[in-house]
Amino acid sequence: MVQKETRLRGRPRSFDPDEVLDKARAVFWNLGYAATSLDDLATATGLNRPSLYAAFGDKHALYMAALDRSRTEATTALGAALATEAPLRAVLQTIFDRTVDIYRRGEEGQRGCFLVGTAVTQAVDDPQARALLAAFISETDGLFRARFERDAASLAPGVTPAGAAPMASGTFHTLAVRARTGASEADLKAIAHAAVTMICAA
Amino acid sequence: MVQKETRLRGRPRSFDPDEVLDKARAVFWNLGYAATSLDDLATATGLNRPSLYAAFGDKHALYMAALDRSRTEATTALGAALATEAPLRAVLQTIFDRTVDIYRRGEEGQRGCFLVGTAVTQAVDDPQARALLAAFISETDGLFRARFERDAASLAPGVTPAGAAPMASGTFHTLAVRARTGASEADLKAIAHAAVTMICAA
DNA sequence: TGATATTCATACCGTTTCGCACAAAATAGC
DNA sequence: GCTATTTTGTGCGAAACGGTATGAATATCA
Repeated sequence: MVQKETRLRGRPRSFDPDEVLDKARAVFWNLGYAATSLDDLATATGLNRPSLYAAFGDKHALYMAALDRSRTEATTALGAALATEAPLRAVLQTIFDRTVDIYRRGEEGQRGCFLVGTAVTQAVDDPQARALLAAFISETDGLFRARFERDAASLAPGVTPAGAAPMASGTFHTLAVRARTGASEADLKAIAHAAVTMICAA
Repeated sequence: MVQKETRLRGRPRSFDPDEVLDKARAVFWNLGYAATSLDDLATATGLNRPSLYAAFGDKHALYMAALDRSRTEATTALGAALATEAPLRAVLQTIFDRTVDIYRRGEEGQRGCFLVGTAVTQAVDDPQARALLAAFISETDGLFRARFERDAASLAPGVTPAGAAPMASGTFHTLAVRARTGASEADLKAIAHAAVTMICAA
């Protein structure tokens, strides 16, 4: 275990918290929070419970850390993609096509989007998950809206940036729901194409 | 307990399975399948476990019965609404506005759509829930598509029935996700309006 | 080298979970 | 009135649950 910094005394950690968080997220991604047990997480991460608790706190904190990671990754990637200097139609088509590819991943079946796929069910009874998902949706809306405002001439007639932004985010949502439900690549790509067609001018 | 039909001998049931199913659905709707315990269900329905088992089989069967009820109710209502003889724009606006009102209901917070709100999380690991949700989405797509084909002249330029149908279903999905996450009536109604604007000709 | 601090491994805890067993209650049939 | 059948009410069992306690292992510090 190579430490890049002076470390405090004591036995060194045998794992990288970032890797462990990714592995835990993969289990939560398939099963959702409530159906994922500590045994599931211990098995997937190769860690015993006390190690998981020491690193993350408890099951809920681990789940929230995983949600937050997905949120950060998704908004960072979307921001970069929307900053691309290219025609809006092409930018959107690329974003949605890549999204389809990501949402169709999964060893146990297509798992869609971690946030929509699991935090939606949590939302009624778990205020932290609800707030994080709401923030994610709001950020997504905002990123789309800003790009649409910069490129308003590229929107279809009668379509405003304020109206188009949640529809673009909504395309993520329906792709996520459908992908997790087993929809084919062709069907999802057709929906992506339809969304671009309806948002952008011909 | 008034029986409308000749009944077999034995002690009569003290409950109406339809009412019990509704009460159970309300709990599942808030918590999702995995986080709902048999104690939760027994408390909500006022029945003991053996009675629940005798009537529905087991927890999963009860959940599936509740999902199927929501699916039937939703597709029946959508079919009727889409059969309305009125301009497409008005029909769609009414459907989405009513949907917003339904998705904003809930005593513990807005609970959105039972199918999207809970079956999506189940989908990876529960083939029955996944199949039911997939069927629901397919039926919704089909109903929209049929109406759009009958009214193709009312779609926005360049928008086809095949393209518009999943976008309309997708509007349900994003409304469901957002409602369950706490979005305001005004925001949801604005999204409904934007969807209609993008699907229908001016 | 011994003291101190941190992490890992093992075992354990109290509680909850789902589903079942069985006797009592309530009806219909003869 | 007795028998057969279905439902209810109570209790139960085995397993699973999230989390904790404790000693051993592994490092740094003095």
